[in-house]
Amino acid sequence: MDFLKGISASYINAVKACFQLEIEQQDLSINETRKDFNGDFTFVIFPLVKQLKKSPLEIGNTLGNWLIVNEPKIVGFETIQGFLNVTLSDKFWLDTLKLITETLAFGTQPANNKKVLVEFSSPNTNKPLHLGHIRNILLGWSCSKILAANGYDVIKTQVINDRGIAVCKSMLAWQKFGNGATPESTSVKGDHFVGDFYVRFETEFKKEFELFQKSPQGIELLATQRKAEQDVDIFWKEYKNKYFNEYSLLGAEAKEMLLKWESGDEDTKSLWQTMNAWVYTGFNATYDKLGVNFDSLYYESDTYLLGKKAVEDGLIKGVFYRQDDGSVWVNLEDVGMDRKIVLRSDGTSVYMTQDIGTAQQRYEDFGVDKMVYTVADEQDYHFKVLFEILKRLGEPYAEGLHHLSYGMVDLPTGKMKSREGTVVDADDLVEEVINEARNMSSERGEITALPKDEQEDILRKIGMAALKFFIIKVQPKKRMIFDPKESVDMQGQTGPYIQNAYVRIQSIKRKAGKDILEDGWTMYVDLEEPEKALIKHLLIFPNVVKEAGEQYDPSSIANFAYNLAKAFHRFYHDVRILNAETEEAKAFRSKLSEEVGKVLFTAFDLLGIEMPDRM
RNA sequence: GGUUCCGUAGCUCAGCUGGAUAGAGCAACAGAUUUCUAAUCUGUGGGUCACAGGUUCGAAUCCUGUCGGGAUCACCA
Repeated sequence: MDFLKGISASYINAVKACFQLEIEQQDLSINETRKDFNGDFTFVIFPLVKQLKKSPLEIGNTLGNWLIVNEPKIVGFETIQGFLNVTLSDKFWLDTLKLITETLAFGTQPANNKKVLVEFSSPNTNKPLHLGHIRNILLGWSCSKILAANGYDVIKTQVINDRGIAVCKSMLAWQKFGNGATPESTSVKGDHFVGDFYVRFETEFKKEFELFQKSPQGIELLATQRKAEQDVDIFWKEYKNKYFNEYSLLGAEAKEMLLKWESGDEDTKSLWQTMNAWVYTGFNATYDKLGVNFDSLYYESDTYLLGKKAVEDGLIKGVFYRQDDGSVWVNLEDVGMDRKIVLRSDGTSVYMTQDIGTAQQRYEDFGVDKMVYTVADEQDYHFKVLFEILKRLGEPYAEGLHHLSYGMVDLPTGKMKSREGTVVDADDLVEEVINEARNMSSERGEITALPKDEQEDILRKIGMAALKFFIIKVQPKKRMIFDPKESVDMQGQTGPYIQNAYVRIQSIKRKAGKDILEDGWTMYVDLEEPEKALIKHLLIFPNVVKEAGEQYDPSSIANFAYNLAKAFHRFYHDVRILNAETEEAKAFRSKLSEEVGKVLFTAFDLLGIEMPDRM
């Protein structure tokens, strides 16, 4: 199904026939011919120059002449410097388009009988989702889709961090200041409701801490503990954690609540369940708006004790070692990492232990070949260590582990900081982009005749496309700057621009009716440049999907979709489709448009973006 | 400090398994519609691809170093 391979094969044959030289597929380079030269594809012949000791021009012309005579699909060539530009026949383009139309689910691969588990989102239950989560969720979701398109059986999952001191903080704040309020009684979305109590805790704690700083005890502490030259504010900032653990009343209460939770205290558990249920209702509403879902869920409250058995096994295998104080470690210095603790001296586990156990649990649950973790790049080192440990433990899936690492999202004003209230809330953002779509749409009036709910559905699709495309078009590993103003742009390199290409195609399909000859297009001759350009784009789609899967990189699909849409808009502008010069041209262009529409739809689906039929 | 990622136009980003004169979008300016959706198209201006070496016929792309920015280096998660 690799169309480019056919062309490459011709070249390989030519080299063999003309120069008795065997070259491999991988060491020949074929590119699309740059637009300022004649031709469709370009072979670079410099690599042959050295071996053959002939001039590039001579080699190019020899190969070109051979190709014209022996390869019917090649009808012209031109050698410029070390480049052989070949022109392909109309028949080649028509055949290519025919093959594309006949290929079921063009661009995707058949099932490969391999299972991959993709983890993404994985929020904490003490705060609502924000912009950072959105990048994570879009990447994870898109990656799942892309892997599925590459033949994998994909299981989408997340581990919900539903326990720990942070969760206890919001519980405690609700207990102390909530007066029995609920999301229902206040009409506040559940996750925001709970998040507000987390913030309330932090506010109260801050007050308490400030009072402490002014108390005799605090003054003495500052006098005795502060290092010379140290800024007073910085001293307290650094002391905050210690204060929380050793002096704070609120801190003590929160910690006590955590202990109660861990010992299974019924009242605590019941409050915890109630509040988490509120959060999940809120999260699910956000997931719905983002158009994502999960096949399985892991809760940290179930997994946080996992991994201890793995540590036992690892000790026996010699992967880990026990220190005199009883703590267990792994030494990874031989591969350039350091020593990491996997079990504390009191026998409790750390994050790493939990992750080892969870990985094993997932393998037991699903028997996967691969696992993808969508987690921000601040945890690069953690995953390097985790994967190395799992490898040493001899886990069967160890070679299939991948950390889908992505850079943080910054605002034009700098980093998002919850303390400074600059965190962009996911729900607010979604609402904002849809409102912007509404504004843009009202200026145009294209959809005003539709029923209200249909209009809303379209506006939702347009707004979400703007937001999602803006985020997903950036390579995951790159840190990105999120400018809210730009994210709602709907012109140029944006989601709505691509949707617009699709919508134009749907409009043509509606108007075309049935008077188009079904196979008339195969008789079309003398293809126009924009038509060839479209077929060229279509034909690389399967490679783009494959590559995106191998690289875990949705941004390449986003760029492809943009380029295809751009080529279509150009085509649409340059040639008449339904009013074409001939019936053959009309049939051909309709067919071509339809295929472009299908590919745009598929590409956007792989990105988790919906297409409207009108806009 | 060690490790690691990033640095391309005023701004946001492509291009990175080495190939021709480094591309888009935004912003600015000038145009295009009696005709399939103008959320479109065409054009103009805008570059020391952070810097310096190296490898190569050829480097934004690979290697080394320097500078700048981020992350990370807990018996935290």
